[in-house]
Amino acid sequence: MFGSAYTKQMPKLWNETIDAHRRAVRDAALDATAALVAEHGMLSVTMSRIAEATGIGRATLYKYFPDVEAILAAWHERQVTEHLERLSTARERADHPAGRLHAVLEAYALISHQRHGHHGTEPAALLHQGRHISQAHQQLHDLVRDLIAESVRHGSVRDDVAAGELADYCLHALSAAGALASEAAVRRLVAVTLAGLRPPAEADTVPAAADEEAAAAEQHAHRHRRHAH
Amino acid sequence: MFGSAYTKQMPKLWNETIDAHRRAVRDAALDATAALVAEHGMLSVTMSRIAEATGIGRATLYKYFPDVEAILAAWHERQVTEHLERLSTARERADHPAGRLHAVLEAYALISHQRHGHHGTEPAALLHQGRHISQAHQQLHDLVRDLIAESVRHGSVRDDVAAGELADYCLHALSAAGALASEAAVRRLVAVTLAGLRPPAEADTVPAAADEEAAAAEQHAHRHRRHAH
DNA sequence: CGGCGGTGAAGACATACTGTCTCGTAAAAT
DNA sequence: ATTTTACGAGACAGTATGTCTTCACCGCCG
Repeated sequence: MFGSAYTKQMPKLWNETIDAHRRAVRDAALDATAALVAEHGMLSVTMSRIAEATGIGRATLYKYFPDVEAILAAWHERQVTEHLERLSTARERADHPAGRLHAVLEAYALISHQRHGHHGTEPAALLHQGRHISQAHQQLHDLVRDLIAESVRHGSVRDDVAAGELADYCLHALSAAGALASEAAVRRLVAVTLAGLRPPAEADTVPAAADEEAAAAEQHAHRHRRHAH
Repeated sequence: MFGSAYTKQMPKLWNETIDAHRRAVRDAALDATAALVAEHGMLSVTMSRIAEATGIGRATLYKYFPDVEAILAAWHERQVTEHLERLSTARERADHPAGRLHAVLEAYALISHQRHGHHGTEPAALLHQGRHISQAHQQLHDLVRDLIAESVRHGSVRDDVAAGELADYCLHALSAAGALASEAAVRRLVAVTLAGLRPPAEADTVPAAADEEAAAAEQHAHRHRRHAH
């Protein structure tokens, strides 16, 4: 029956398949959480408020997420995944390695920049002990790392530092875009960051990291540890 | 009297001045908070636990801090202030501008690196809406900015980007040291970051930021907006 | 020398959040 | 049409929160 008491609270509740419904509720909860974080900060976000803002019962929310931390983590994961898609499309727009790298880094910087308007929300810090790197963030790191490795083979990026370390450097440096005022400033930041990647003059080359050390520095890399040199 | 019931719970309670006592309790609470954050993460840190870990009554803790957020903010402030002192001393160890800049940046990177072992705790994100920049962090930014401006005048750092923006770039980029494995990797990161600061080849120069725009980009700078160019 | 204000610490209380359990109800299967 | 399955909401004990009131200790002054 369509006019039941439930369809009023949650539009098109059972119309689609159950799994789709669960997904919809989950996303709604994540949206509500984002709004609450934006409004009152992270520490005051509570299961009760999220359930209320989502329009579902509090106990129901516990069927989707075990606690607030899980919700924040899921929200963060969704954010990063969206970013990842935007970066992947940005990568396709250029064809030569340097252009791809530039496009991806600029896209990332612009994302960080416009996230600033939404208030500085970097929940990476409060995930329990900052343990496991959020999976999507790992993919993001790998994306940049591979792009850098490509440019290294092409010769447009220094080869005296492991690509994984350079990816960390890029992502952190570009996160500074969140504090910047204008888009032009963001582009300057990208230029500066890219300047750090360029092959240095012979005198400035880093003491050529020993191979085992460079391998160890690839902290997250569980796979291919092929790095030229 | 000295043998009173209180002197057992809180050694040298009234021996020194009251203000010193308050300061001691405050610091003890901050230490306890740091330990709890390290142990159970940030979200599970509560006024009750802090009070218990500090060894004082819960209501007493409310006389020192209004809520958990204030405690975390105070703790973060104390941390950054300590770092600031270490950077200030590091600055004195070199005499020419480039050496000072290198020393300070490396010191900052090493601090970020060893903080990693203590677990990634970057509470800047959860301060209410991420509003006012923690004062000490502002001083840290100014320290680096002035050092960069000095090197710009000396010619060893690019002058096509405002010093304030470069300082943001440096601090964010070096925060990547927290994810690095070895000290050697940290030194490589410093080298890469410094490479981004060096005057670029003419072709790579950024489109020469318009003056008003560069001034606006100095988001926090309330004072001297003199920048050569 | 002994009572007197000042200050800090701790117990008490009403309220809100948490986590779990049980029950009602709608959709789907037989 | 009845049974099965799963979702949603209210209920309940335990805990955190924020405030108020009370108690103990210090220095002061009569």
